[in-house]
Amino acid sequence: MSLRHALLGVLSARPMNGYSLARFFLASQNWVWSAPRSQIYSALKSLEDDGLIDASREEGRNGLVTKVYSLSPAGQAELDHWVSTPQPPSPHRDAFAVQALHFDAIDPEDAATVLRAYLDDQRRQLAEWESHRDALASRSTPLLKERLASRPAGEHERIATLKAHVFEGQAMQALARIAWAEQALELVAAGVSVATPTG
Amino acid sequence: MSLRHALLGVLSARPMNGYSLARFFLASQNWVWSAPRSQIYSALKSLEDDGLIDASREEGRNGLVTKVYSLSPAGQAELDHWVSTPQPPSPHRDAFAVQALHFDAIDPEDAATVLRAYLDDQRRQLAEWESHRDALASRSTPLLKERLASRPAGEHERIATLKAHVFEGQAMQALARIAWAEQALELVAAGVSVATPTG
DNA sequence: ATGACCATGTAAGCAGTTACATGATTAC
DNA sequence: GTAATCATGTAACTGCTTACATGGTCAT
Repeated sequence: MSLRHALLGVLSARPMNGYSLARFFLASQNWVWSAPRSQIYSALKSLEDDGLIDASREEGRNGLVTKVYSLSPAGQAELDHWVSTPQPPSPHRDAFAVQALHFDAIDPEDAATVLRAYLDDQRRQLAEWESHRDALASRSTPLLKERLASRPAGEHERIATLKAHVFEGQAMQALARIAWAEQALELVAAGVSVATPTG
Repeated sequence: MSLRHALLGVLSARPMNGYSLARFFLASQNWVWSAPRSQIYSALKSLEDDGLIDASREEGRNGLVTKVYSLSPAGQAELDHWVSTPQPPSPHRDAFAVQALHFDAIDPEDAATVLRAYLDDQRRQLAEWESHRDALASRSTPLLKERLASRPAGEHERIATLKAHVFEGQAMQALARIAWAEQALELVAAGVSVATPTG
């Protein structure tokens, strides 16, 4: 159900077409929810059917006609209500942990290779999250600028701080995973008989 | 695709029926992958069709007939291969972060309520993961005992250490989320006009 | 004219959720 | 007898993935 609310959330900053929305959700981006374009378009249709967003055909900067969606009052109410309601914890699924649970059963060098690939991924993610955090803190992202434009100046600092802190949280989790993987690299190497020197 | 490998992983310790396997995957358990029973049963059927596990009708301790699955050589090979292969990072989806991104737009007391519920969940999870970590480190879980029984004694310490470390990693991530949520609680309260003293 | 990007979708299939159906055993 | 646990499934549905289809604009 969260894709719907994530879409409402982006639209609460400004009206947007499906393609632009999809950029926020493209896999391997520095965003907290990912989804392919096909899913965005059908979710938008269903949100429109439910009256949570309104569609209007407008021309983009090229005279090209696109479908622009904006949050309806009902959509804003639904978003606010959802954000204000504690959600039950979502089921836990950590594919990498499943893999790691069996590192004892394979060649330690293979385990090290898997761990190093994981470390690369996590370090890349960390960099993206830190950079997004900094961009929000300095209010330099286009979406945040548009959002702040409709809020009193006195609230700007608080809003930017809270939003930046969400990505600080993502970064903190990435740091925990990185620290863990570094320890794991030492552990998988620990029990290995030393290779015969070949060079 | 990971449920299949998670099932192969559990079966690599010992043969088991679907109901027992499902206990490892029940939501809100201290396990790294969750799935409902219905999904376990159909996944087992498909694994059997693919020749990765073998089924045999055996009688349980009550003379009651159950279907016991065991890992086939092909299943063991598939598991080892999957564990040894770096997987592409799975798409990121953090529903709570979507919620947190909009804490600036709602009543700070509602945001605090949501954060406290999250903190409760994470602290409960942390306790479960720490206890599972300790149980593995002291080799007191039934499954680990059976697993160690088929491995040379000299490897026992390394195996237990590596498995315990996976849950240490889960605990580290929970700690990061808890630390983040505690900071967030301070931040949401920060910009609030002080309530009139009422007691 | 070729490739990159803008823009909107459909279709098929797999993964995951929720509810239902059935029946035996064990503990109180 | 009644509730909890053991045990195996089916059915309907929603969410997510992957591939395909179409056509316009912009820069080289």
